[in-house]
Amino acid sequence: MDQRVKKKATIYDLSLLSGSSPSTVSAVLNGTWRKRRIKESTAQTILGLAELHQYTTNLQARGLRRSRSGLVGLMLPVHDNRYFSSMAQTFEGHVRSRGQCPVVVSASRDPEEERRTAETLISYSIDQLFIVGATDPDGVHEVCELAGLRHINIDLPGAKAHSVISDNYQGARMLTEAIIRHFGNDDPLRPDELFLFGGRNDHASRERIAAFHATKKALLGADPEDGVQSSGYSPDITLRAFEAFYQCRGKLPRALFINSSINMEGLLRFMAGRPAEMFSELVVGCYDYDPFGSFLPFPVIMVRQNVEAMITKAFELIDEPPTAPQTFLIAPELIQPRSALKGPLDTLKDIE
Amino acid sequence: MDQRVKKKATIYDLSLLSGSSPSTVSAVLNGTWRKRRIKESTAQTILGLAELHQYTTNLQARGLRRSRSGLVGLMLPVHDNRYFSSMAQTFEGHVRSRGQCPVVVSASRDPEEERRTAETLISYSIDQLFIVGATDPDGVHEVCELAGLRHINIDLPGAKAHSVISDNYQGARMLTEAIIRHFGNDDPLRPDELFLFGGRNDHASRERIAAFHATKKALLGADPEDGVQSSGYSPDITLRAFEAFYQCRGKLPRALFINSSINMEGLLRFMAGRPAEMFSELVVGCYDYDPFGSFLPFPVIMVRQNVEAMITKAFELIDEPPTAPQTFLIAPELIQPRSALKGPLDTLKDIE
DNA sequence: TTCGCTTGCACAATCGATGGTGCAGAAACT
DNA sequence: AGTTTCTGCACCATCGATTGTGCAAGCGAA
Repeated sequence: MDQRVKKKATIYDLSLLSGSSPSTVSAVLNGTWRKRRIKESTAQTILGLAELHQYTTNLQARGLRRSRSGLVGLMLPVHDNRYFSSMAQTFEGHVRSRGQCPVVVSASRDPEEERRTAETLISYSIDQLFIVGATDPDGVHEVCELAGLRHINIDLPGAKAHSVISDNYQGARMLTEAIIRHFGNDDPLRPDELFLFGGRNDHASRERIAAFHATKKALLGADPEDGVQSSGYSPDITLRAFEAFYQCRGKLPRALFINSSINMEGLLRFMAGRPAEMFSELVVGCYDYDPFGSFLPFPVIMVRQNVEAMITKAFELIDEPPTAPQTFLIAPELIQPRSALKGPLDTLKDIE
Repeated sequence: MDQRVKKKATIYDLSLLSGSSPSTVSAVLNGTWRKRRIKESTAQTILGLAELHQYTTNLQARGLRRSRSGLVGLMLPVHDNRYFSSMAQTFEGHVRSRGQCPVVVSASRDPEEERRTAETLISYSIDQLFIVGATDPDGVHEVCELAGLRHINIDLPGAKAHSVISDNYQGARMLTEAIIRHFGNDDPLRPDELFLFGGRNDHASRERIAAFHATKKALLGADPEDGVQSSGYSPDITLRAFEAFYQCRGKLPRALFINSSINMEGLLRFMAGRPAEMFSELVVGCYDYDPFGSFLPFPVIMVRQNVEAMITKAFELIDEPPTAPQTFLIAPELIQPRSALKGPLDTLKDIE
């Protein structure tokens, strides 16, 4: 009866089969049939046929007509990173629970690519866009605004749309303090023994660096000028920064504040091939949480940004009527070394 | 002139503005105008207007008409994992270089969810579907087949469509051998000191377990029955497996073969709160690569699956005319402890 | 019987782009 | 001059679903 690869059934097919008009079929299938005063029995007939013929709505057609698609976009800088991938995981859960379809794409921290990506998604009439860690949030905003697309910034703030970000200042303060206190009073850390690696000229880095400076000054009394080694969000640049530092001073600092797990990978690259003992006295604070990172052979104090809270807040905001752009801070959490925390995966059904 | 949030320009708008018919405008904008013998000058006029009015194609409309969308789907088990997220990263690069739009979604290793997700994507008329690590590849196949959607399995094979997977047997053989050889001849490993944790009844686990057994037998002469502790792909179940083991024997084995980085997180959870010294003699082999995992305080030998090669091969196959389903093995790579390898991110422009 | 209200549905326009077909006018050829 | 060929484009149906509107039949009340 059913041949292979037959065309998918449409409302017109069901219309013929049921003897009802396409509009009736449509109403029945999209749930608006009570409002349209369709008889219960008619609806049942059609639903039965739909089941029988495995009808599924052509969402492109619906999207075209309604000029929205049921797709909700998440634009990440990159996938390949625990912070962003847990963002994706959490986002998916939220979107699905709202009966929509998540679409996750990355834009490589390239302003041009960010705008192009937004434009593409808009061409598919996505309903909302969550912009994570964008290099140029306001550029993306422009694109969204023109298309009347609801959007919100996460992780890095923009001036023209609501933003939900980690409280970078407080987080970095906690982290710096924890690093310093880790040394105790026997052999306290000196100001010139704590360096920050990573980060660039974005809001998050600026806040973290400011907190780093302030906390060092407050707790250690001083803060040399050269305590910060910017190295972007690239493992390789960070590696080179470490190499340069090492070259220059013959050793690493006793303590490091590392701006993100991506920069932390730069440290790993520096470690590779060098003897483990070289790092046995090191104390590291990393502004990001990675379970494996937490168990390195030296103490790694980490900051976990509250992804769940950020996403939740973002969903609240994006549905609200627009008001003047505001930035909402979400408190991150300090994670002691050797901690294996639950993540978004743990809410999935455990499967043996 | 341009008001905010004005409707997007359509080919009909440009048609009026240019004095050409909508079909001419359409042809010019989608590049088929030479084939349709449109005069160069007409084309230029329209292109100019399009630029001026910031025309962008409504891809839902195009998709409806052409019954494909330009979207290419990647279905992952989960995002929050370096193996799968690097898959996503690599996939994106390939799709974009083909001028299409990547769509990455996860389906939680739930066969039901996998089919539903595929169906949703099909409703959007995606052009191709890459099915990664599916629990029920053939169930997804059924759905795709009915819709005439090109698809391919990656990481876990199906019987009804081409599959590109890691050579799990060889990888596990290499890994087991490396673990055993790591102990050298002074204090060689005994068969009852090497256990496998993780995995379930999927193709990859079965192959790895088979290779584990065979290699143990070949190199150590024997292989006790209880050497394998299945614990699915869940950190928590793996944690419980370690706890049970520890409870029962009072210690961990000297050496562990861990089936995936997700199971490895179960080991981390076991480690948390327990003294580091407990693990100082441990040697671990992990079938997955994670840069941070490679630098844990004990030797961790890892296997890196060749994501780039798998994706590349998958793209080759998916474009070919269909033949009888075949499974293609991609050789993975053994990674020595303390290795920080380059990943897909390194091909991005380094940004300071 | 007639008016008016409800019930239950059909009709048709519409979303925006595509592509097969047809046709007028110019150019080329006999 | 008459016929064929080419150019350059317009026309229109189409993809599948949605939704505002209209209207016949049925029913109760006056």
